[in-house]
Amino acid sequence: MPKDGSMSESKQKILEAASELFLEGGVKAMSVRAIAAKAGVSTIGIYSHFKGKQGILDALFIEATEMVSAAMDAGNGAPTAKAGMMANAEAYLDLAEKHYAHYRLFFGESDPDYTPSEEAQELARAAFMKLREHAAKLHPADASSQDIQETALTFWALLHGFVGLTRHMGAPRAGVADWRALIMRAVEEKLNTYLN
Amino acid sequence: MPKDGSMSESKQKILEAASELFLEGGVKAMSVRAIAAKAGVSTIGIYSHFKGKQGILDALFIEATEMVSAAMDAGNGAPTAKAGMMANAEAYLDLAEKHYAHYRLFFGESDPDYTPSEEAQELARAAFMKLREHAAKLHPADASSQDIQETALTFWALLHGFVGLTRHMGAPRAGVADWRALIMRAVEEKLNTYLN
DNA sequence: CTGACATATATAACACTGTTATGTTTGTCA
DNA sequence: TGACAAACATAACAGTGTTATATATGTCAG
Repeated sequence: MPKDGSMSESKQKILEAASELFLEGGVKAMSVRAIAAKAGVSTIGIYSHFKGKQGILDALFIEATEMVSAAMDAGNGAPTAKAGMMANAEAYLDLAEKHYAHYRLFFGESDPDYTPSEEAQELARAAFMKLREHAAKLHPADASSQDIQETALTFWALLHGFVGLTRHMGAPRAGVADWRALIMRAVEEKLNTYLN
Repeated sequence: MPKDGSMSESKQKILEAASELFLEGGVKAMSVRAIAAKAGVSTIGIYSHFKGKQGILDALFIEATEMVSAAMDAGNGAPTAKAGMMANAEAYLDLAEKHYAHYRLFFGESDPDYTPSEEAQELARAAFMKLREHAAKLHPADASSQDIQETALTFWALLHGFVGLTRHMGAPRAGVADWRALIMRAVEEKLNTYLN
């Protein structure tokens, strides 16, 4: 949520309304008329303050990016590299679960017409860099940049892939008692391959 | 593509037009007016033959499902279980690359308003079952159903996660020389954990 | 204080979307 | 041939994001 001091009252109201609608109903629930009505302003405010719908989506994308970034900070200060990354995984899965609309927006799965701004993209890259720093701790000090990157990408792929599958109608519903346990097992197993 | 004998000329023209537009520009390029114009009919045909836009998306979803299913058949007849699943992975990645719009539709990433029909969902489940049969070959004959399912899900999660990352603006562009090689290494490494 | 300019705002209109309504044409069958 | 169903063309509808037009408010220099 934005701070009061850096934003006019209208702008803030608009963004709050958009965030609430998004959280409740995803991008479908967030027409400019719905946002304006909920904020108690007319639609023109969305154009003057945010340059239109894309600007609203950018603001939400940045929120999503901050959430992902915070998840990548969850492992900070952990006693071991493995414990750090396990904490990152839990935080990431929590994020996906509690803020799925934001998660989907981050992965370009929300609105076929939305392309993140350059600023937004820069923040997404910074979030990946955080993950990469954690991954580096799994490797010896002289490990190649490529190896570290590959580790970070594989970790992320595993998490992201599972998040998608938990909601896919092709994946079995009845046979998976505990998705979280399954995912954490797979992640831990993967991390163990770096410790041997 | 549908067979001539089971479909009227109009219905076929409409579906061909839709497929072409979808392939070129994804769901955004596929308004009912664009489909009708390309097919040389009026929009009403989409309602009488397909019950509307959702019916078009269902037909395309079924195409996507058939593609995924075919990818899961790629490993049939391979000399080892590992070779079979490696072939499945290559076919799956080929599918995602060559038919990305179909792939996204299959994973619910195309159109926030689209929900697959029950028939379409059933086909998606059948595709997963094929993958599961390949995964079973990695395990001893007395392996539990749960273990086999977990293996299939992890394999799929890894592939799906990587497909998503290759297109994510947060993932490094310049640092990954060869995504395919990276993914296949990660998949092979995962498969190797079942062979020890 | 006033005028020029920028920003914010309300409302209407526009162009596009998927869908429904209305009427006509064509095909099937007793 | 008439009744009915399916297919079809076109117009109208209700919703979408956006732009156009006019008005109100805020800022700043002279």
